[in-house]
Amino acid sequence: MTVPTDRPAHEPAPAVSTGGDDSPKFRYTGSLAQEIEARWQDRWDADRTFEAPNPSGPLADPDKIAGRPKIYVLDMFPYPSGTGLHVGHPLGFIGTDIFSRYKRMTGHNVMYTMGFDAFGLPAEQYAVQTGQHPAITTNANVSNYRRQLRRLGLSHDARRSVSTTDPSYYRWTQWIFLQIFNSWYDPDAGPEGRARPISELIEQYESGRRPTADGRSWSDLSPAERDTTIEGHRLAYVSEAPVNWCPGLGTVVANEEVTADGRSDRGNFPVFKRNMRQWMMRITAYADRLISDLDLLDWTDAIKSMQRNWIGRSDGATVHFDSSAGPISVFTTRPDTLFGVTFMVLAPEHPLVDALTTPDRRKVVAQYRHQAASKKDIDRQDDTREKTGVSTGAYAVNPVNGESIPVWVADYVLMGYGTGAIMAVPCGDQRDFEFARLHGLAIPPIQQPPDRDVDTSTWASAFTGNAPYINSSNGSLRLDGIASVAEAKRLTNAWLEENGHGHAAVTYKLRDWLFSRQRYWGEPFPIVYDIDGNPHGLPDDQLPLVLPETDSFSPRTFDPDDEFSNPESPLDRLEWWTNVELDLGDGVKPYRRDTNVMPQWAGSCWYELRYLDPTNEERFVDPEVERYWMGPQPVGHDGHEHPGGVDLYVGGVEHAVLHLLYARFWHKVLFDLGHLSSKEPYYRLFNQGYILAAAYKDDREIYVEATEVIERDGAYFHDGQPVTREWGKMGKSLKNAVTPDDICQEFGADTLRLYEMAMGPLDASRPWETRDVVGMYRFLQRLWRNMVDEETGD
RNA sequence: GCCCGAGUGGCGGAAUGGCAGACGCGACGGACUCAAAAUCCGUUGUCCGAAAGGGCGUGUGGGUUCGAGUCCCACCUCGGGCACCA
Repeated sequence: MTVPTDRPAHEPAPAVSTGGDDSPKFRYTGSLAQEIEARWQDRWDADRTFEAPNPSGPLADPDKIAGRPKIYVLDMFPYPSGTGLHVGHPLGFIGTDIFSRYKRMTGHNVMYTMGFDAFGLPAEQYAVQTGQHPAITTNANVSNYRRQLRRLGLSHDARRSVSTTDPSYYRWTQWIFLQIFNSWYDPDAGPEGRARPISELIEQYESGRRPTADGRSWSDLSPAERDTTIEGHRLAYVSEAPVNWCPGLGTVVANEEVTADGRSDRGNFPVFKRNMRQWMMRITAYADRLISDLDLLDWTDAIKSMQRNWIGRSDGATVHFDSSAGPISVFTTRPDTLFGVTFMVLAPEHPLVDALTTPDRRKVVAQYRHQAASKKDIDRQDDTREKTGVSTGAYAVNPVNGESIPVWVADYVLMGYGTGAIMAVPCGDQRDFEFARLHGLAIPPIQQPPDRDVDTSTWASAFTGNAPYINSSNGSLRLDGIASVAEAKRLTNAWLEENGHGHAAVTYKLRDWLFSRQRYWGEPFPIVYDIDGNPHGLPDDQLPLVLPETDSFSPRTFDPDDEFSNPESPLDRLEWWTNVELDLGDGVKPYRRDTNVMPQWAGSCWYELRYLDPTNEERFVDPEVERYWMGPQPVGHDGHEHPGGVDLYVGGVEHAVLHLLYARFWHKVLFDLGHLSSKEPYYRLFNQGYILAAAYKDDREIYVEATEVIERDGAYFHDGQPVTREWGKMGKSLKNAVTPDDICQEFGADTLRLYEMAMGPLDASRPWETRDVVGMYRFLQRLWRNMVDEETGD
């Protein structure tokens, strides 16, 4: 609340009312409210009311810290889009502002500010549309956002505001990238492993404490071999791998940015899997810690389960089946069902298919593979479809019983998960069950379910529960009679290991993070390539590597369906910038710069740290300052370990597996390397709801401007034509945005703030009704009237 | 199919296990006004009743309790996430 209860004594009461010619002169009107609000905002600035002192460094004020508990309140920072804020954006901001003010009034030192996530596709697309350089439009948009946010009376410490596009900010984004580039994951360091400097890996190889792949000594390897070995360990690395190529955007995008139906999260263009040489981040090294440390966080179960789902850990075993083309490896979560295996299935793209297929089956298999290849992923993933497949004519040997089993090819097995091959247990897996029924394959039972006949021809589905095993023993592995799946798995895994047929194994759905983009408006990679093509990080004193000036910032985009087009980075066109001569410590040599830029997410992976120490030119954040604001606490909210981090983080649920996963990953790397005291960036997460608004479509299914729609007798009309109403997230695309400027103009910011808070609980989505806003305005008028005479102003 | 979350007036919603529907919108009636807007006052869950008053009411069916919107069990509906993941 920004209604002053004790007006500054030296200032006269306002004397303006625009509520109408004959309305009382001192009524609380929109214009009076704005005047009061502006005056207080100026005073807060002058008095530096909301500046939060640090324990040390340029923003230090130790006297003000003494004896006060600290709290760090953070909003997810916005993209400064060209259309400005609408009333949906500040919902969370108003909530955090009220909370911050409350904490300040109860004696806390409150860290609370706001920055701008200004790199990335939206800013660039807006610039392309308007033909202006993104730096110009971004700066204009940021100023506009600042103006709009200030008008809302948010109690930010303005000194701490940052924009990710500022070279003094992205200098450190580049520095952190180089930290990651110059690190490797040592799984043997500590109980769960940790990142360590790459120099320590080299030292291990040089000293012989770590053996090379083929056992030769490090000094016997050629320089190229050593490079390859080291590159294979870096946490940021270039690799040729299947990536998501989006011709419509002209760039590759991360898995997390591809929707379930195989289109780009942004722009909704088709995305194609292609092998390309791109920058990756080894987030998979952190998969287990990203799962287990969720237990330390005060987040909702919904978000935690979305992250767990995305990481997708499965515990099971790798099993090798002998075949004419050599061993076929499969991953299974149910090694205990090996005795029920009656066939194997390979993905159509599996590399062994050619070698396995018998001459008489070649034509059929080739046909099937061709068919599968022409299908979009989306079609292949429709699980209501019949399970097609063809036999290769080849056989493999089941290691537990020596049985010869047919090898099939079917597109319900995906190359991108596990090994791209499965062992099929039709009695214990519904997909295998359906496939066996359809293709007349045997379904022998290996468990005796309590409520079923042992004859599987009477079964309607596979059985997946706990039940005593039958037909499941050989000379050295005896599962018969055991009733526990967990126990049977354990015995089987041990048997596989002892007999060299496999071993316990874990797989993840999570893939390494595709980190490069072929766009202009992003952080340039602080990387140069030597004449042999080896990447080198730039030394600290050459940072920031400033994004080069050019008029030619438009990305090269393609026909969205042109799968075979190739990405072209805008930076590639700038010969003057890409070809350089540098001294990286071994004399001046020619190099070529990396021409990719980092993804939108890079800047938001660490901004909460820069708020703490925004002017530090020596480090991205001072360790003492970080420990003060974000350090771990002895005990967390439920008596468990408290990993440190932001005390309250408020934002939308849409970042559940994007920003929140990436930021946790970067934070953990920086923690491992000793730069941070906190294990996690965000201790408590609160997801605010969305503000929904009515959107209207005409008979061509095109949205019409919602403000121009009129209601008559329960029906809706635009320009005299009937339109249909639906509810959706407020925004430009549904043409239903309401700007806070208009509401502030008519009623004042306090009315808007009260209305947004009175609409319902902060975590619920709620429909915006401009018509209802007047209720809170009347409330404030009533409040005002109780203290100020409307006629006299006393 | 699996995992979350939610069901209360015409609408948004409020209620540490203790008077259900606060507050707001809308609607209806009134004041002010030549009139309208703005503002103010009153009524407004539903049924019976002229009124006083009474019956019924928090998705459905059970249960715990002196007492349930709230706790437990089963179900229904809606919203969100994941999904041929081996």
